[in-house]
Amino acid sequence: MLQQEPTASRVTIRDVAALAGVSVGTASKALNNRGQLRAQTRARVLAAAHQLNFRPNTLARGLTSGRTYTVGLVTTDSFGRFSIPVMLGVEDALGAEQISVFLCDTRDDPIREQHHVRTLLSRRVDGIIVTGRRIEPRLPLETDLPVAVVYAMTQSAEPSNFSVIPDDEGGGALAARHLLASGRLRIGHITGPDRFLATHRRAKGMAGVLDEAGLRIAGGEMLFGEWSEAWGRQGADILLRAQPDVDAIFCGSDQIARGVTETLRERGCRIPEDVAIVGFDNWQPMATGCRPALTTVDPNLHEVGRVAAEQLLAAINGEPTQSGVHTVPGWLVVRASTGAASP
Amino acid sequence: MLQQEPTASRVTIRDVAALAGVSVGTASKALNNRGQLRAQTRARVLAAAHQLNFRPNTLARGLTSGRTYTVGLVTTDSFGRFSIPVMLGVEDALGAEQISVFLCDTRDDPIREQHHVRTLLSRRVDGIIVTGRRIEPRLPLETDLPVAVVYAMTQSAEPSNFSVIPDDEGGGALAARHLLASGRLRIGHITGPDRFLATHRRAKGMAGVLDEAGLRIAGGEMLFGEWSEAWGRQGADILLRAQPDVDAIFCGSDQIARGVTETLRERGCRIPEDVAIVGFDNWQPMATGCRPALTTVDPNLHEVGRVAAEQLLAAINGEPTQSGVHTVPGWLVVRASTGAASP
DNA sequence: TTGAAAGCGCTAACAT
DNA sequence: ATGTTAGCGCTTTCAA
Repeated sequence: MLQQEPTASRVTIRDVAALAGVSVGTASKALNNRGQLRAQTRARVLAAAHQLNFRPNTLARGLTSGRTYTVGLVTTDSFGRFSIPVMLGVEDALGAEQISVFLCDTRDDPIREQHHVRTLLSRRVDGIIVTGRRIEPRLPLETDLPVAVVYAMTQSAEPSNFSVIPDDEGGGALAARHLLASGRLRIGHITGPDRFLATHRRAKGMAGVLDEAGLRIAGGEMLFGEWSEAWGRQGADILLRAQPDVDAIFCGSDQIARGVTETLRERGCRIPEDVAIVGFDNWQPMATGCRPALTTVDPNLHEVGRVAAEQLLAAINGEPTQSGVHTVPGWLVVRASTGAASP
Repeated sequence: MLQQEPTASRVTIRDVAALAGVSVGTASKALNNRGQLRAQTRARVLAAAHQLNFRPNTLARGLTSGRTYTVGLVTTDSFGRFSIPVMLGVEDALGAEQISVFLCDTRDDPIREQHHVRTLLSRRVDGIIVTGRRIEPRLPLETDLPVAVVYAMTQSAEPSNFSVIPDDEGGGALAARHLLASGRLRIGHITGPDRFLATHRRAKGMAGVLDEAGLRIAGGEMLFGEWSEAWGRQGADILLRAQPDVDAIFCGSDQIARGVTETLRERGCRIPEDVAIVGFDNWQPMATGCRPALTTVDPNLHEVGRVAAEQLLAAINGEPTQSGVHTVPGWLVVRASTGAASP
């Protein structure tokens, strides 16, 4: 057993001051590098603090300063696949500022959300980040909240709020351009449900590129379905029937792409020789488990979280606050399903 | 716009007391349901608080009470696939007690971990939960910490600490018994790396059941490899070569099972008619995307988190504190890959 | 039944 | 350069 001060955390600045033989005020200045102190005094205080294993009580500090250096992260996604990269981005941006994050999972329940927000206010967080798993506009938190609020991977229906979402349209365009660049001319689209905003934006991005190139969608229409492998398999059947000579398929998600791939392989299509496939999400286990490994659009969710957090920090620091919806561009991860060397 | 007190959160108990025409002390008693007050006075205070949209400052409260009703959640898993269900379980248990959770992601870096622990101590958390993605014993947090600490989905190398991990051995046994019960006699095992504790425990659970039944492992030996689909495919090839008449395969993870399934299908094996498959993890998208849907062991990580949090609460409340490693039993999710009706 | 006062740990303005 | 004091928002004796 190491010799340590057992009640380490109950040590107060008074103990430190006493040990150093100075007043509490002096100790405070020494510890915070403020005021005019003799270097020797400062050193004595620091030594005492170290010896006692002193940890300043952040609560007490927050009481006076009015700032707590905490923010609340309210997620409707139960820390799912989409909110996690966002959270990591948030943590990156906030960690550098010594800000701690309160986790609040609403499980999509407005009552729980309300409750969490109240709790966060009681804890005097400096700001709140709201995250979700869809980009559909959502009701904002109560208005007139006495703290800064930003939305990430979801958007507030209130335009004066600041929201950050991935650039789905741009992602769709990236995918389409990549397929064109690799010489494909009969490109189909198998994607998620009609009712999702993301679905339409991705489709729109793709359609814009095809239009510019003077091409029409393979199979005659975009195929809307579900975010599942099963739909991917089924969609591929439909598309192959409508246009057997299709030479590329842009899929609305990696899961769909996975299903599409399976059906193609079973039908004897070679990927990417006969048909190239692009997915969306860059969901690692899905994309790399695929045979061949899947080229896919990475929506850069980490950056979505980072940008949101940066904006929150700006607001907290009283800088002029932006509003509206900010989109973060994604990038294309090229793998074997479009002909690159398999990584 | 709703008429609301704009500076809602800056309202202090003094404002409430003033509006109600009582002293601060009286207001405090009324708000906390303590002391002897006339019902009417109490009501007046509550009304004032409501009117002003008063939110008690938890920091100030914590200063006096010594408790903050916060705990730190230190994860080495970057909120990954394994720590998330654990976190949800933790949240369930703590949320009921009005405890808020600080999220700390260490990214497997001891320096970051150290830093986070210091910060948590400064914030005077009531306790700390350490989570991970492997059950391998790990170095405990510094000893002599002035707060309660429990480990979940990871275990402390220090036996006097309290750790909660899933029952991998029991899970392996569940899988094997299920296969035996459905009449399989030539059962193989394709699993993860040799160096993982979980790998060996799962294998041991299976081996125990086979022994009892007087059976030997199909293919002559358990096949250790990686936690990937690619290994699953490869492992299936190896196993089929060693024992072509294998009639069941227990896989160390759902990803492996997925790869195994693909190879079997390509080789013309029918699942489950010719070969039954059981996975491990119950990773929904993997298990249900599989064809046929995968029977798998659910390690009940949610419960792992819940139990850890309950124990932490007990320790915080000064109840006698347990030590040692606690295992949480999993359960079998039966799907089509072992012959049940596909869900 | 209510009010006044002290104190939680720390910071900051003022005094020495 | 250092000490003293007041106060952050709240709870909790102790008096009245």
